[in-house]
Amino acid sequence: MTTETRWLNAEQQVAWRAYLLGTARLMAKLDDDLRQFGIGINDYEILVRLSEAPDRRLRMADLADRLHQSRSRLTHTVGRLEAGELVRRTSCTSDKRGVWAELTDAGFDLLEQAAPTHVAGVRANLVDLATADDFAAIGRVFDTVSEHIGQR
Amino acid sequence: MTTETRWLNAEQQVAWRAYLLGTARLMAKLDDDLRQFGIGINDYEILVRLSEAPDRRLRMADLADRLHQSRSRLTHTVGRLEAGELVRRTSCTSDKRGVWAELTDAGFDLLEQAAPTHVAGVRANLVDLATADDFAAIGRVFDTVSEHIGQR
DNA sequence: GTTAACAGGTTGAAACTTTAATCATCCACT
DNA sequence: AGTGGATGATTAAAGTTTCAACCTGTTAAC
Repeated sequence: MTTETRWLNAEQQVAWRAYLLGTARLMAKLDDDLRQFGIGINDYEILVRLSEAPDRRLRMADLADRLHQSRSRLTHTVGRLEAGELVRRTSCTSDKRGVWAELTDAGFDLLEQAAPTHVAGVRANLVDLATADDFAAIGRVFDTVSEHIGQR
Repeated sequence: MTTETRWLNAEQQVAWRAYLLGTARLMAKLDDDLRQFGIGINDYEILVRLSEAPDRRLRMADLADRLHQSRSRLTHTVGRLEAGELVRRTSCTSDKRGVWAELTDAGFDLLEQAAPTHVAGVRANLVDLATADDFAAIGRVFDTVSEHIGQR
């Protein structure tokens, strides 16, 4: 017995494509806004996570998980950020395999400079374009999505 | 006079991050589902657009615009798809600068094979996880986003 | 009819990401 | 204590995307 495919109906199809295209454009725009600070949205997210962590540092694996990135990718990216003096790596004393990625003062300063621009972009191109209810719906849905798909 | 930054409030912050993480996980999952067919979600979207077009072909620039990709990226990707015999390039007769990207029969067959899996993934990991209203909200918002950001 | 500006597309190199292999340490069990 | 299997992180190589330069053909002005 074969299972019949449940295709998307017209409205779902349209919504799905709007999401794909809108997301692509939004990310490109936010990336663009950050270019003046010499970083991309991916770098930005890394700096933010570090800035919020105790002692402004996080274990590499932990950081990778929070960003849903491969460890390898994070190693490369942090390598670049380290070359730019925005992040520093120190070896973890309690687990000798481990490495801390720590935000430098320069990294923190850059983040403070970039944050207003970035937030303004998120507002102007997403948050302020949606009603509060619609934006809440987005949060709800993608929270469920994350939850459902789970860790890699 | 300096403008005060309007930060995101707690709920907005949470929703924004849910969207970022959920989108990352969703795309990774869909990509993964397609790997068994030897293509990624980006290739899939290209094949779909071609399959829907008259004569199953589109001009390169047109296709690039619909996917919000750079022409260069599309050239490279179509080159790979062409090497895999899924797409064929023919020069456009009416505008000698132009090139048609055309879906081959093999490309169409692959698409028919992959589509049920892909659609099932979109449903299972997004559409069916949301209420109809919430999913409609996503369509609405990202449609506005696209509109607002406009062409590159 | 030349010429200048522009549009479609490609190219190659540089930048970035992925994949698979590797190394070191840690943990649990005997 | 010693071994085997995980875990944390990096590396090299391969694959993909971006960026800037380029070539060809079109359009429109003179």
